[in-house]
Amino acid sequence: MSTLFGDFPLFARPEAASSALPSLPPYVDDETRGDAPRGDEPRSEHAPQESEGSDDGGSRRRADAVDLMEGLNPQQRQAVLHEGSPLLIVAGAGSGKTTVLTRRIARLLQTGACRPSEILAITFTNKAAAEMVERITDLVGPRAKAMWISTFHSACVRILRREAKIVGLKSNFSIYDSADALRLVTLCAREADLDPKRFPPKSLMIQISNLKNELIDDEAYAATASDTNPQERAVSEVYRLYTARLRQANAFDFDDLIMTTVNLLRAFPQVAEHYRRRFRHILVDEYQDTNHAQYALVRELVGGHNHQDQADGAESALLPPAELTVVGDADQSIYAFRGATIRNIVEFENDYPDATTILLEQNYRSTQNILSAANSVISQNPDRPAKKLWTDQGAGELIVGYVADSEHDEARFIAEEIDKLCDEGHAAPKDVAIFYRTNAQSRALEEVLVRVGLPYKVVGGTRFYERREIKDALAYLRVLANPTDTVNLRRILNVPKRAIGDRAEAMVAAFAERERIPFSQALRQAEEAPGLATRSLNAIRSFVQLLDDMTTVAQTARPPRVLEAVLEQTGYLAELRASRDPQDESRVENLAELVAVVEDFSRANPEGTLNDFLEQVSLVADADQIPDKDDDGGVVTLMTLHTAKGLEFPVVFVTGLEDGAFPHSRAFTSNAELAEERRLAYVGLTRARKRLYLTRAESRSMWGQPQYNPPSRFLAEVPDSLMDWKRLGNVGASSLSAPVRTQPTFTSPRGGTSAGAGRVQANREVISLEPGEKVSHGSFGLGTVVEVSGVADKAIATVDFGSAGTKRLLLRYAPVEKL
DNA sequence: GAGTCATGCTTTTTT
DNA sequence: AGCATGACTC
Repeated sequence: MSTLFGDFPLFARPEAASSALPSLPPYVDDETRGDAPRGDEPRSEHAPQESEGSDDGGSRRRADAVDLMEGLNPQQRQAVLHEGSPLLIVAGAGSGKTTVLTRRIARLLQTGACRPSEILAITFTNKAAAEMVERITDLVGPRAKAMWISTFHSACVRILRREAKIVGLKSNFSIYDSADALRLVTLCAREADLDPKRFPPKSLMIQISNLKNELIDDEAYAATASDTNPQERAVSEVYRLYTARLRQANAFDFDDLIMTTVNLLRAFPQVAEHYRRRFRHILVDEYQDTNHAQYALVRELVGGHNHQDQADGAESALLPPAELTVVGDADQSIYAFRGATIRNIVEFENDYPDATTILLEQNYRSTQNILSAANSVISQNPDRPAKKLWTDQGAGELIVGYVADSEHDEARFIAEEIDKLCDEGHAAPKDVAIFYRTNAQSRALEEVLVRVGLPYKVVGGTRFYERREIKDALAYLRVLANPTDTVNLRRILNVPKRAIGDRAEAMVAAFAERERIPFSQALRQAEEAPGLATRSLNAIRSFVQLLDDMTTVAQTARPPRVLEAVLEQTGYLAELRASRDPQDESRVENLAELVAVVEDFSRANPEGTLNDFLEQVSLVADADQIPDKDDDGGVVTLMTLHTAKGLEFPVVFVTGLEDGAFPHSRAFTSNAELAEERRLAYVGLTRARKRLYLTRAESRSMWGQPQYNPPSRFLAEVPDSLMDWKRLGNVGASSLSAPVRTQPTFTSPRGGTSAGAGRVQANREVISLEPGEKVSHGSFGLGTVVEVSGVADKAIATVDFGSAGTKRLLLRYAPVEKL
């Protein structure tokens, strides 16, 4: 289980410019010291005949020109060799972009174009960064350590910690994750006396986040927001409060990390100048997923723009802009919902007028059948520049389709199929991935996998760091590292229960507000706070004492010891142990896991401070926990389609292909969102190397009710000639051997191009029911009709099934019979 | 202040 | 169905 944290994030550490930084894990050392690269390991983006032979015993491998160009196609070659002007590499799925990026970097060093420390490479996940470090190290050896290879967020944290003093911040700031941020927004909204029904904190949070992604700070927004529009007024007020609270707590949320860095670079030209001088080559991966703030950050770091317009531009103009390389694929843009803009990639040539664009369309990952299916689906998106992946690897297997009765049946089919593939020697569990649209869908799959005994791992979902007990424990650590961190302080104030209730907390908060002192300070002066019961006051006093005791520990002991002190001395662990709730048992285990994590951290970073640890923890993502492929037995990997981006597997199941599940029902409202769902489908399909399965279920339990969703429109977009349907949908009829290819008069709306897609249900006659009649239902048993609404295939009956409850049934699909 | 019960809302997707 | 918040009771 150490894989959960096996890949601690972060980037190489520069030799220079590190004095002000807290020490970070010697990550790259671990990588370079390590074993020879695994030849058979499926890499994210594989180029042909890569010559990633073994490292010659740790000494730097000299990659000569022949090495770096070997096995590259003309476009890849051009991308590696390009010099000077800004470069956009439009890299289709599986077209070898990571290879191109890493070799490009290696070549920069090889030709002497720059020194390692002048390279900044930005990826989207820590996992991707780690992989890039590894692959560059393979090419250039330990010199890779001097590069900055990290995520946007990690890079910004690094800059902010280093420059904190200049902008009047403390460098030990906390980083709030989305949950922390939402908590704080909720507090602010309450303070602003907003009705949570009319102004849900979550919605406020999203709007604030969007503003930050557009680089609009609270003051700027206040200046434009209308006073008469209640919505805008609420956002403006909460934004203002929220910003003040964050600052007071010495904390940043994720969006702040980017926005503040941009502001910093803009407000302090000498700081910007420093980084521009330092980074002469900037490379950005997954450029289609960048938002405006990230776009602006890149521009600031590249520099060289607008200088002629500035009065003091003469000096800066001497410094030519850094060389910029961005890699992306508009068809794989799946994060518009969180502010990513395809604009950045589409407009690249306008943003950087002398830019060069190179297209990589040859795919080295998948069979032609898989690519044809993916091309066909994505071609349905409007306003898309023509782009077609191709391969010379041959057609390969047909794509297997399956229509299940229910999500359980779907899971059973998948498990059986994996079993069969393993028995026949076509695959091992580690070669298989199962994708779904939403995390909730993993449940049915897990149940079956457990029953069948197939080893598996779910990536993401209820994440480790979002579990309550983990957040509680980390909250203690955060407060010790940053006593003014109000959100976390208030989180642990009464956890475990120590008789400081809502009332007492509100009193202290009001007192703090009136005296304009931090909450933590108010706690210490609680005897001055009016209205506090003696009992509460005593409880607060001993809590403050507890904090002080632990602070002493934190100042002398190393992080693992501090965590143990927290768990023991606060009584947190004791409370869990005393509980007989089975959930609490697993909580204890999770905390044990957390202790192990800190110990790993301390071992890897003997000098690592509590703050260093917390920072790493704050920036881990789902994608960082993908199982290592060299795990011996190997496990089946389950994850959402989003998490799957950038990965590849020999065998892929894309499940839940139903309109409503995928595409998700929330995307029905706009074409833009549907297009994004389709891109998500494209990403899913293109993860498969050899075998691809597409499955749907005729009924699926959602929100506790069975839903009968029509086939996903994406299914109909896959040419039938590419499909091998193992089972077709048919409510009522059951035979597999007699394929239901019937009734031209009753085809599905999309014309039924794809077998299994929506043809069958239309044949079914809808029974007519009257209130009072008795019916029998496949799973709910006997019931009495209460009400009937709608006609024909839209008829809905409300039926009272007694102990099974009252259900609303769409008669077209529901397995009911009149008695 | 804390525990128990009821209600309503949820499910996108992530650094 | 499951979770979080809120009302209600001790």
